[in-house]
Amino acid sequence: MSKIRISFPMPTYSPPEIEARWQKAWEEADVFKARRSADKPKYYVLEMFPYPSGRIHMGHVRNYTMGDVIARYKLATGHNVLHPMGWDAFGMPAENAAMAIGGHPKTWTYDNIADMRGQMKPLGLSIDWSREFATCDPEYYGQQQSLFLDFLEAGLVYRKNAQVNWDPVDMTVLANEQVIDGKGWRSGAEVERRELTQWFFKISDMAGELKSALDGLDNWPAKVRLMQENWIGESRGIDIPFVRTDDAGTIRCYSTRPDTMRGASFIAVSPDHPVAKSLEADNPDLAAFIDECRKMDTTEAAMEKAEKKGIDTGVRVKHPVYDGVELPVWIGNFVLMDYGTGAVFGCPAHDQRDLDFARKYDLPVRNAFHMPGNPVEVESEALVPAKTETVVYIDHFAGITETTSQHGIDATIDYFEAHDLGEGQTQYRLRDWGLSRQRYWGCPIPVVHCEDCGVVPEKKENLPVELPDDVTFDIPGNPLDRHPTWRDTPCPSCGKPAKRETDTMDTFVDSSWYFARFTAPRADTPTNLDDAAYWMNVDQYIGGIEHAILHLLYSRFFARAMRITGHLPQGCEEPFDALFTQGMVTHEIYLTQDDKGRPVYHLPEDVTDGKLSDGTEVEIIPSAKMSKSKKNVVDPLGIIASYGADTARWFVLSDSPPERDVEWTASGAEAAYKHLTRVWNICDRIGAMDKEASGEGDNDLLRAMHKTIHDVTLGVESFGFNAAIARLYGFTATLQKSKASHKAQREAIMTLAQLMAPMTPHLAEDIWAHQGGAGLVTTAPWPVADEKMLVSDTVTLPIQINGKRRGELTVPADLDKAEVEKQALATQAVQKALDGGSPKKVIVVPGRIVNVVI
RNA sequence: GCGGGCGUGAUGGAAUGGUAGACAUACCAGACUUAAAAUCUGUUGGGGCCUCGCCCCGUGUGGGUUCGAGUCCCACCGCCCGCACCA
Repeated sequence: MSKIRISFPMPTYSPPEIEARWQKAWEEADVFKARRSADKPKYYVLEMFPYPSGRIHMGHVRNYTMGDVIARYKLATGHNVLHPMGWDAFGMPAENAAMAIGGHPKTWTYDNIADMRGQMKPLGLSIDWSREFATCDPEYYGQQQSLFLDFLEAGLVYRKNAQVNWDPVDMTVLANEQVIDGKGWRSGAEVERRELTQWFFKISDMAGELKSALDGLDNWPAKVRLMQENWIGESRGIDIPFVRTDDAGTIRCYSTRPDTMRGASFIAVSPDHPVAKSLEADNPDLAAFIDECRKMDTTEAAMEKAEKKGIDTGVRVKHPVYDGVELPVWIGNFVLMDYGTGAVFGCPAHDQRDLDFARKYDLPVRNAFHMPGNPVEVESEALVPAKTETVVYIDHFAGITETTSQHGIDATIDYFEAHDLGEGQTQYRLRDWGLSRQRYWGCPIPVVHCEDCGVVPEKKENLPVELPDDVTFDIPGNPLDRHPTWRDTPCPSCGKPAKRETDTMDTFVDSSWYFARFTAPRADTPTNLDDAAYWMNVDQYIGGIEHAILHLLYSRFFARAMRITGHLPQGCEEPFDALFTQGMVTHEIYLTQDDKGRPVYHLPEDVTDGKLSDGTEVEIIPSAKMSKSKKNVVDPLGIIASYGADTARWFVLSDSPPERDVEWTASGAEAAYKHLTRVWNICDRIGAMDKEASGEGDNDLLRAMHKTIHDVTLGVESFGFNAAIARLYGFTATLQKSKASHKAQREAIMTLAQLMAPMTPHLAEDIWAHQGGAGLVTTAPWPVADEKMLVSDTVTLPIQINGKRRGELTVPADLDKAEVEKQALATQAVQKALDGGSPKKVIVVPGRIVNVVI
């Protein structure tokens, strides 16, 4: 007999409808506007703001979703939340686009911002959009110019000569990124180094303070603190003036290992050292070598990797302690002018680089010490023991013999100071921050160059110094240089014709204080002290690990500089109380080759089961960061269109710990969607239950619920979003199978909605409304776990024998140690293993484990 | 080259020094269906044996500390991030 099935029009989970509805509801209730009030604590959560490339990508979705979870959780736990968004809008890509496709960087940038804002809004982020700004808004960069002038007055900015990459064909300055294998990316010409006068922030003056203050940043990842510490690079050493034999003064060398002075066999100076420069004119060989050095990449990585080369200058210096010993002065391509004094002494026996150099150029190798009981001379491998190891110094001038290198260094510094041969010094690796950029699309540096008055700050009432709109990018170089009506201006001091500075600021300047501007984005001063005092510091900052050093260090410097110049109140020197560095979103790469064997990449949406639509098999390359060039990108808009924002949000949080990379997979997204549908269906089922229905297992369900509240709360507070989601999966399964009463199930589904709300806010609102919850789930108070519901009466302990699990034992949770031991020893597994003997030792960790050692 | 990080089933991953593999994917099996999809249920690290119970091996490799190591220490291998003008 055939059954007749009537198909009811089952309501289904419909994200487009739900998400639009609740976004509108939030907007109408204006729930995300940051408000100040005395009755609640404040919470400032910030994600590193995006560069307006024009398209949001999954990395953005992950970053902003994490911040949103925190922001929504803090809102639910009774905080006044500040969660703003802006645009890091200056930079090279806008100029590149103008060169490549025409148009104007300004139009390109603002169009991109409009596009990206439109792409971001469907994510349902709890952002206070009323505070939005872009760093290319004159209202923003004008305030930045004002900060610059105050820094200048406070002596925090100065000018000095520094090198840039110069493309001799395009006649333009290149960024490191634009130098490919030593050649300009457009022209292909050999890049040269060129010296320009540029502006610098005196960040090195604060090196010691920036280093020591790292200790207080307890809520920063230890690895970021360590990276910053190493970057700042504090070292204790000595500045030694080596006297030239030609009576032409001294060459000062900085060394952290003066204890190896016995083994000194040469001096190496930077190609940019004054000694090198002074000899260049009369010595063609030196000039040729220095010229070759100037063609090297300016990046530190390239310098370090390059073959170590040098040339003897012919100059000799006297050894500071050994009378009659002379050392040759070489120019070394590996010596940095920016670090120390731009000159070092080489001790080949105790430094591998110096040893390689000495062997190459046949310079003497002489030990300053050897290891106790092993007095061998260095041959092909330098002897570099840890500074804490004891070594035996060879006829050391300060009279030290068998001691640690660390003590040897200190004793040598004391000896040099006592004999007036040098001065102990604490040096930092950190260099001053060069902020001048020879580009158009950046914040103009607000100074004027006057023939009579020199460098004159622009008057504050003339700010902002706005970028002119009538510029073209048909030829390389900075359009500001060839814009007479903008460039020519009266001197602010004497009024005579003068010229504006045409360099603009590094975009890192823009991002070094935007977090402070968000506290009063429309103020007619850079900040409003009252608002800054209320909202600062950023309680939780979230962004990529790639910013671990520069951006964060520059921001820490800026906060101090703004404090000094009165733009931030005291206590804001460390602007980010807590930092979280999240991982990337990755995807597999699909590759085929064209008929010439060249690689052809394919978009994920064009690949099904490892094949293209025409059946061609693709090679699958393991996951890597999503990038346009590899085509391994998934467009968030496409995902939102097919599954909804909640699915995208849920997935980017679910699969990996937030600090690690997450691989985007179609099946993972599908699973997230299925799960949300399941939750929606459970809600629907409970809604259809008889309100008076009784059931079984109410207490079990509620216990599970309280455990889930506890675990999810902990997960959200500790950035364990993936773990929190695993708990939510578990609780959903429990609820799905539950036969409990309507009352208990309704409580469970409403709590589930609340716990899911930070991650999937639209679905949560819909469930909340469906079950007749009051108001919005977004503003409902966060559920609190009942401690009484969390404790259980018994506990099951694994029993190990010699560290290997051999059984288990269930005992009352409060049973004392001795009794646990007694019961454990009585178990079959232990009895069998003991075989009539007695254990050597029994370890009982209450509530955790029993280990019997036999 | 230097600094930092990571490495666990077929896959993403879980695990305050205390039961390795939670949760999810994939696969396989079952239920429902004429069928498929959807949904639901269950199995799945490898090997072995006196096969419904137990044993051995197992967290990149090799050492070490510990009653006990994925976790701590040392060395090595591989991958990722940063290296100061990419943002």
